[in-house]
Amino acid sequence: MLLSRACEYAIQAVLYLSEQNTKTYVSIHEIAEKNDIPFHFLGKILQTLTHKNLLISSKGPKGGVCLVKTPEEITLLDIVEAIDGLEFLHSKCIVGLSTCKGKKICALHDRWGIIRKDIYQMFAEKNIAQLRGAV
Amino acid sequence: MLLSRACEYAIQAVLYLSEQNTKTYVSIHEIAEKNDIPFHFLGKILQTLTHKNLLISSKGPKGGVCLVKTPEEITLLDIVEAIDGLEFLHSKCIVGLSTCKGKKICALHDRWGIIRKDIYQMFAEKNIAQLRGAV
DNA sequence: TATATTTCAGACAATTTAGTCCGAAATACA
DNA sequence: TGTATTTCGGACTAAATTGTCTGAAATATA
Repeated sequence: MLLSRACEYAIQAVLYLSEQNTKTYVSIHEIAEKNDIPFHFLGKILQTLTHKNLLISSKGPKGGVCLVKTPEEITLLDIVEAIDGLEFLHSKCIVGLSTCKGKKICALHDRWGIIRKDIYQMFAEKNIAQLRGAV
Repeated sequence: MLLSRACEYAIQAVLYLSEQNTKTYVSIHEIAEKNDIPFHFLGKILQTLTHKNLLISSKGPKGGVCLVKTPEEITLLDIVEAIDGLEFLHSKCIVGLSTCKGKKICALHDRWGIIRKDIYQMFAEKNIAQLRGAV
């Protein structure tokens, strides 16, 4: 798959957060349960998102996580970058040919480059509000 | 990455085979060495390709593998299908949303569908001769 | 202050992918 | 026929990803 499982979960979690009252923290337990994501695994993933300053977290009763920015301001690329990184969108040869560089690029290179750019733009242009369907 | 390591190796091996004299078997050892692929791992991969009737193999001295079809007749899709399968090109939701189906598809779905089709066609339309640069 | 709740942090287990090893079977050829 | 060479097949190890467990730290509230 294009995105790791962890990255899919991260996007689902942020999407869920964007659908809740933004004034209060939402517990990781609730997010995990409502989205059918393993609780402890999600804990780790959201920890990463807080470290990357996409979320704020609070411990204790009434604690949980909430979004730092509005759903409109968070692109899918932000989340993909935070969890998977963007290496898979770099210009490596898609079939791993060591000879594929400079003037000797392979027959797929340019075409794959266009598709790769399409994927990048898809993630960069879509924000969480759009994914939610609230435009 | 889009393709598994094994799939990349398979494509590189078939490409190398297409560049050799097609009348004789080429040893897996030679293919591995010239393409910097782990020998035993490549053995397993090419075994799969012979099972899927993309290669013929022969044991013993002067043994090895050779292509069943001409380079023009072998598409990259043939190899990808044999090694990785085509599941990753199916129409699952790219962010794993369980709600993404029927009339409630997510905001990425159609766009990703177009890209997925592009990827499919890229593999389906390019054959090994073209990848070799011999057109 | 005491307690229950929640995230944090690190160690651990399970699964998948990647890669290795070895012996058996087949084959070319002396 | 005997031997060296090569693929075949299965068991094994290594590394990455996915998922689990436990206990510490922080915090709301009684």
